[in-house]
Amino acid sequence: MDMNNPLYKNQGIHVEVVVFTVDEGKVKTLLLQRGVGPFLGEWIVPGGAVWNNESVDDATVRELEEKTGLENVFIKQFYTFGAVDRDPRMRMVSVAYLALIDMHKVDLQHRTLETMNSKWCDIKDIPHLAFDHNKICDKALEELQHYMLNSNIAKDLFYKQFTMPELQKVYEAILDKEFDRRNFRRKLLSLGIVEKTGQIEENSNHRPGEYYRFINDRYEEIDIF
Amino acid sequence: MDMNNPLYKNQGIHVEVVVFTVDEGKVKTLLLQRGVGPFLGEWIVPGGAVWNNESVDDATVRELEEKTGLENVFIKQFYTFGAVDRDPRMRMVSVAYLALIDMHKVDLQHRTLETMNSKWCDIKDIPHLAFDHNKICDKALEELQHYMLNSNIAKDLFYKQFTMPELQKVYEAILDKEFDRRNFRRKLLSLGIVEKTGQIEENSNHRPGEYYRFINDRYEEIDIF
DNA sequence: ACAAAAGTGTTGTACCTACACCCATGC
DNA sequence: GCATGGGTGTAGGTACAACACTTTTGT
Repeated sequence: MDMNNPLYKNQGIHVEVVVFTVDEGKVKTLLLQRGVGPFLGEWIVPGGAVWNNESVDDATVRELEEKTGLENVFIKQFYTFGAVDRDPRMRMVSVAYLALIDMHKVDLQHRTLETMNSKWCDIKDIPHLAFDHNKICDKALEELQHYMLNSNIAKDLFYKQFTMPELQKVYEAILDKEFDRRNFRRKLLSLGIVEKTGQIEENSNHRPGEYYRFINDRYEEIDIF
Repeated sequence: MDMNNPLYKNQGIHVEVVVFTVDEGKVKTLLLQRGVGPFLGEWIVPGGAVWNNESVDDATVRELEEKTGLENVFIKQFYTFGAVDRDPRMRMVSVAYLALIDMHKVDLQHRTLETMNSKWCDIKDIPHLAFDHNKICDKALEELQHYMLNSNIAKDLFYKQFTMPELQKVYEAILDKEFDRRNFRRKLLSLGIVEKTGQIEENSNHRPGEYYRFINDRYEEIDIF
């Protein structure tokens, strides 16, 4: 391998994180507005360059913290984008990750030297994004749906506890599909992935729901539906 | 983004392909012996540098052809490896792909400037490999098992047609699990992914089996088990 | 009392599992 | 005929889907 061969010189590695949340029955993703060129002022998903002294996973955690203030978030690598001209500055691959979080963990006032505004954007209304970030978002949603069916990835969507109807709305929003209340409850309980906390919902104008939590705090693969 | 920042200068992009086959009930993977340093003489999976004038997908197809002679093979990207010191030459990420083929498509006499011998190695006897290729192999097998459950990826394992018992042995080998003959047949037929060719096995020393083929020649996701 | 939404129970159906039995070939 | 393994049918059980009913709160 000739390290100076122009065929494979000047290559760069980026990471991108598609951050999802569910807000009032709608799936939203976190977008940032670029504060530098190229594509100044256009919207992107959080991300940035991988440093030589950190793994790609670690770079993703660092970039997420830098660009959004998010910490201790579960991230899942889902695809690597490697088209030739996807970045005008140089040959660049982007290793893409996704995360699913409680929207209140994000401070939308967070600013950096490279970004201006932040916003949650309904996945059905995503504008034109810089680079190939529209492709990245589309693929991320597709993968998120798989993870919802085959893992406990929803665990990070709630601060602590939630009611069964709340959990169901999250599944319905992300999978774009409705479930029968009674069968949904039975399914999740029989799988042993959620348990009662013993507490009861307050301030509802109807019968309050019982609170649940995910039993396993770690990510695990398990067939839900 | 400062293009000369030493924090993210001199990065490289590789692709690796874990090629699987099934031979007499055993899952095997294609290994090559390095003909150049570093790790001269050690075993690796096929792969190499991504050129700046080709996408990562295209690079994988090209490398597979160069290193093994394989053409027209379905490849599936499954993970990107990005630890800091995984390549002693420079900071390198490897986008990893897997393929599942008929073993007779490979000419083990194929040689290149960078490789010496080729061999099919039982996945239960994989030796120490150079770089982090053991990790890549392990993850590839794990992913292959998922694809066997959720897609028609097995379609490329046979030249053209196969009997139901032959197909079953492939599933059993890869998933390391046994199936009931009658239920297996019923399942694959009811899913509509295989069909009779009308031809019958010859030269068997028992009742000959009927030949089948995959209906869809393209990769498709479908729940098998 | 009524509305709204949470929680529990039941029943039919479809699918999967575990079998018994028959068929076609070589020796 | 016998051994070997391929092809077909059927009964029992499990799990899911589609329901009706009851409970708890606010107004």
